[in-house]
Amino acid sequence: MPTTQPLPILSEQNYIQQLTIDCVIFGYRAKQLSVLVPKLRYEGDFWALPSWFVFQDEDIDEAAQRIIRSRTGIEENYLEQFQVTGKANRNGKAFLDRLIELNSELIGPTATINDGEGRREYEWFTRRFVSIGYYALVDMNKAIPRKSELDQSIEWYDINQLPPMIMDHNAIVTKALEMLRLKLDQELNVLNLLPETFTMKEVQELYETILNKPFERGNFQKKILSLNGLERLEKKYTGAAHKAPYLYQLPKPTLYEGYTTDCH
Amino acid sequence: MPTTQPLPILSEQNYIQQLTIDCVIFGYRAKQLSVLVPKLRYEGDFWALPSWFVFQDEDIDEAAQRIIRSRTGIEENYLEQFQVTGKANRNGKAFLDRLIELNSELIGPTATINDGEGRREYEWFTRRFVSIGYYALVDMNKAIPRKSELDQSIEWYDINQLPPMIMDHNAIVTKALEMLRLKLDQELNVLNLLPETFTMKEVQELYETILNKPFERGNFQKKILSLNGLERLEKKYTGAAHKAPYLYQLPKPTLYEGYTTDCH
DNA sequence: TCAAAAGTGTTATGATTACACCCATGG
DNA sequence: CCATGGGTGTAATCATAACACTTTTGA
Repeated sequence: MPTTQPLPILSEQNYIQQLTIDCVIFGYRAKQLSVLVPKLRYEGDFWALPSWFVFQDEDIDEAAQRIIRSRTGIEENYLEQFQVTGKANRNGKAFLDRLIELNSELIGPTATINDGEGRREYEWFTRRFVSIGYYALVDMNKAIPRKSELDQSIEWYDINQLPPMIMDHNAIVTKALEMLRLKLDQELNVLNLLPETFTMKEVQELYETILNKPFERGNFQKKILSLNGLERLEKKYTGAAHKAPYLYQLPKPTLYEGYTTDCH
Repeated sequence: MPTTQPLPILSEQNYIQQLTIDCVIFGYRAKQLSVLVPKLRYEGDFWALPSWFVFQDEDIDEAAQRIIRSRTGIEENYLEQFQVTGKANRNGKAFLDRLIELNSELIGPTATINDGEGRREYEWFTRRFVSIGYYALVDMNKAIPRKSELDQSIEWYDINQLPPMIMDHNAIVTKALEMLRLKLDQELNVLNLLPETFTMKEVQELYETILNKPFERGNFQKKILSLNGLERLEKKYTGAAHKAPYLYQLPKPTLYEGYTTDCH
């Protein structure tokens, strides 16, 4: 058993019951789109999206922000709510049964799942959960992956090589990617995946990676600039052996848009 | 007091707590877009969107379907989930305080809000609720507005002349309309607002009403037909004094799409 | 001075818009 | 046989795509 500290017992107190926030944290570097996925601290290979409950006195957007902050170390993250899943048969029973089978010490040598506190906790977790999905776009260079007390490890996984996750978490990532792609045409929010300043070539590579198709260089530049969402910095880049490209950045006020919109 | 039957007491049992489904039921007739809004059976003028909790063994989509069915009498309705609102300060306290002020008999002459059962019920309702918004598109000719046991009346209101509703329900309608408009370009789902068969002119009038702008007749026809989502019926219309228009209909399999997609 | 890649311009293509023409229908 | 409105065709306009030309940079 790899655990070194006592395993925390989750209480239903102070949380909205049967409601979770599941977060898909996207990162990008070198033509590779990744998702930050923790592995749980229990025996058996359990991967699960960063996920938590909502405090009674907390906005759901704020809860998502808190969850993402705790895993990336970044105070304010760009995020979008993208779906709610609430199938009646969506519960963690299959996962929990296997978890307990492999981790009998969880309920102690004498206590069984049928007795007292153990049973109560177990029942709380095996009820159906409604899940609100959020995705975040973070700068992989700034993010410092952090385990929660429930994690054994946490890592960036290429979007095409995700580990098998519990419940419907793989499907949630697929949906998040789909929703991310939908907005690419009209918004520049996706540039929150890049460092603060970047060249047009980097933008193009990002788009090509996410949409998995090539763009024509000249037209791409015109398209992006026509959205009027970028500031061109007059200083130039110093690389080697050719004309230096301009650097661009998202204007400050735009960076955090999306948090405070409408009445989530 | 207009009530004739005892007012029902809602119990938290069997429902997912602190989660509601709020429904915007759209109807359309004669260049007028309407929303079906019930008025509550209590003293004071309280209007509220059709809304209910989710049973423990029920999909959230199914819950929305049930709520809409109970108000329209239509078994299967076209519906879309469009947002989740979950601000921490989103509770019905202001509404409930006023409701109780005007309806003292709700808690009985002896019981007070501070005692026993009354207090427990009251606390349940004044906690914050997370609301999942759904909109439905129904054929106003088929729908038979039905009161629930909580309603004094239920009526179609022109989208531009909605009554003031409790909490953030007016804002929810605004958001629903916005989301409905977004899809108009690429999908024909909106035609679920029309009777089973319709002419192209009726389609155009519907679009013009929802988007509040005129379209050129010839181009509109080409645009809609280019979506390849309509069946042209070979029989023609009999009106008067001019060429008879074709009738169209949505093909059956398309009609109910949207219920079973993805993992809501 | 040359290769590489960046910035920008120019033409070709396709989609959308504006408009016109003809036809069915009932009075 | 005329007025009305429906179906469809054609030309003009706009947006996008394909491609080319020029410039900057370090070797």
